[in-house]
Amino acid sequence: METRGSRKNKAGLVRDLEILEVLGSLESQASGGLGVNRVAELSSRDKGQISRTLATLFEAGFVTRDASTGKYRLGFQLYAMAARTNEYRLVQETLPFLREVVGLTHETAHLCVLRGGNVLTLKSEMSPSAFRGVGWEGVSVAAAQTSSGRALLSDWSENEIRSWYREHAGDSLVVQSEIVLPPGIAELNSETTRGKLKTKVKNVEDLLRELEIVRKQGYAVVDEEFELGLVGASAPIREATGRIIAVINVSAPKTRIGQHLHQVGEIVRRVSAAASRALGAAA
Amino acid sequence: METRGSRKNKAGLVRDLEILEVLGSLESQASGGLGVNRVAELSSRDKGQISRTLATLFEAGFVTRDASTGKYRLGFQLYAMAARTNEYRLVQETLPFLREVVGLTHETAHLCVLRGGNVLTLKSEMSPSAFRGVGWEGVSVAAAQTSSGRALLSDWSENEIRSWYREHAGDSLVVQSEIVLPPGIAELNSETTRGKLKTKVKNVEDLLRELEIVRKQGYAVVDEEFELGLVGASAPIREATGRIIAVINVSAPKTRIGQHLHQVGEIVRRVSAAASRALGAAA
DNA sequence: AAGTTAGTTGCGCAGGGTGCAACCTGAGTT
DNA sequence: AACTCAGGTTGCACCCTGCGCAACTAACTT
Repeated sequence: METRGSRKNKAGLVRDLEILEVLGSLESQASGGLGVNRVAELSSRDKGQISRTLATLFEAGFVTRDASTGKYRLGFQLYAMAARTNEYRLVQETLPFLREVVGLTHETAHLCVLRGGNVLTLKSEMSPSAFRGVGWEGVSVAAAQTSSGRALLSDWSENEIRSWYREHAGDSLVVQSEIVLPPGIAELNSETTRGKLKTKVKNVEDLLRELEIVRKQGYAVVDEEFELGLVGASAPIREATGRIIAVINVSAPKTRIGQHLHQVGEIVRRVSAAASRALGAAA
Repeated sequence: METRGSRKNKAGLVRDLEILEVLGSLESQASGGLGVNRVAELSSRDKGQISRTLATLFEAGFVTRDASTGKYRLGFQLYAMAARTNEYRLVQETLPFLREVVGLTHETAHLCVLRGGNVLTLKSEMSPSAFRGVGWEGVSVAAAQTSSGRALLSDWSENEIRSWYREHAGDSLVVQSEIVLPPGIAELNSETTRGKLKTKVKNVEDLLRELEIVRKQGYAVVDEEFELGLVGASAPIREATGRIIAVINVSAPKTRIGQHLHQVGEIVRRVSAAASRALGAAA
């Protein structure tokens, strides 16, 4: 009982999956892939084993090998399989609404879901006019500190929230370091900057109070709580049974939308409601 | 040397990856997931092992478990990792061009790449007005029988083509049965219908002849070679070095675009060229 | 030619994956 | 309530296979 997870893990498989995790890391992203030795270091395993395992993953298409450098990267098979996930379908069905938000706000909009104690961004849709920014797809961040997270939690009962918070407070108060952040974001969550954030939610009671507001106004906002200079608004998308399954979020520099944050919230709320109806939820 | 691949496969890992393959299969798609016993049958392994392995994959997020039925499906972690692949970036960068094709033709357009002997569809973008069809994302089909495949092969040398054909003719002449096909497509490739197809390319020489045409006109077309009633046109996208890395394809019922197939081809060729320039290829 | 870095391969040992069977749980059935 | 049956989990002994180590190859530097 010393760590999380059941005792009956298949240790070999866990180790092998960790390799994929490493190959998806920020370092791998930045340097265009990793060599056998580097992967061995990062996962503290023997390079011989890594060599063999990567060869197997390569044959299966889960990793690719750069023709010139010989470095390994995540492979197309992951992309092919992603198209068979529920998440992919959700993205397909809500994409028109994401685009609508982009059209109305001229800011980047995101589709996010809750996975454990974190918010996973499934899809970022940018304004065509915008400077080609970095997408947040696949990135997880602490749920309680973001508008997306609060909107996702907003229909849970108090008991559910409390037990969720108890279970995930530890890992959700820091940005998951094993998950890749786009360049330029990682350092924003370093020790030095984190102190300056206007963290509003420091415990369950704070969270419950915030959620009450979210429930009332139909959307959630954050103002430099998660990242300096960044504000955002999110509203929930519900499926046929009425449960919240995702949120649409707009995040932008405070200088750009700080003034009309609640107007943006209103837009997001309206479009999310339309998306919910498209998914079969009652109006 | 009797089969492909090195002798030093990590057998355990291969077996475990096969489980993911099974969970992505058509049957799994259709029935909303598979139970432990069914997976065990399909992969001819012991159900106890499957139970343990799925539990591990579940903890890692590679599979999800349906709350009500208890069935397993592919999980969000695959989606998150897919966002870190080169394929994902390619889709992001070429998406505007795909949409342009959709706007000009009012037909569904696809972005496809060559993987082994097959054409893998990375992204399908449908006309907003179109009846919500099934996407082809993640689906692989035999390369030589499709316009996409021929366009992808069109800049290879004769020797490259010959050795490619030798290596992949076996698996590329039939639709890969282990890969999921959208409902309604699978039976189109059954024994009975396959005989009726106007298969043009039966050997390397046929292929080389076709490729010569493709190279000249700048796009490839097929007319009921791959599926009855279906015609299509494809044109290559080149990266900075000039190599073909993907194609844009339009496929539609013969009754709808059969007459203007070459006009469509011309559109696809023009937009693909623009996409190539956006990726840094010389004009 | 010697040195350095990166990746692959051979080998003996034991950790961990395997098959089997028992067990658990819930949904029907009588 | 006892019985059955299907689907899933767990305990256990055996022995496969993944492990660490080290030797080897290959390309590049000095």
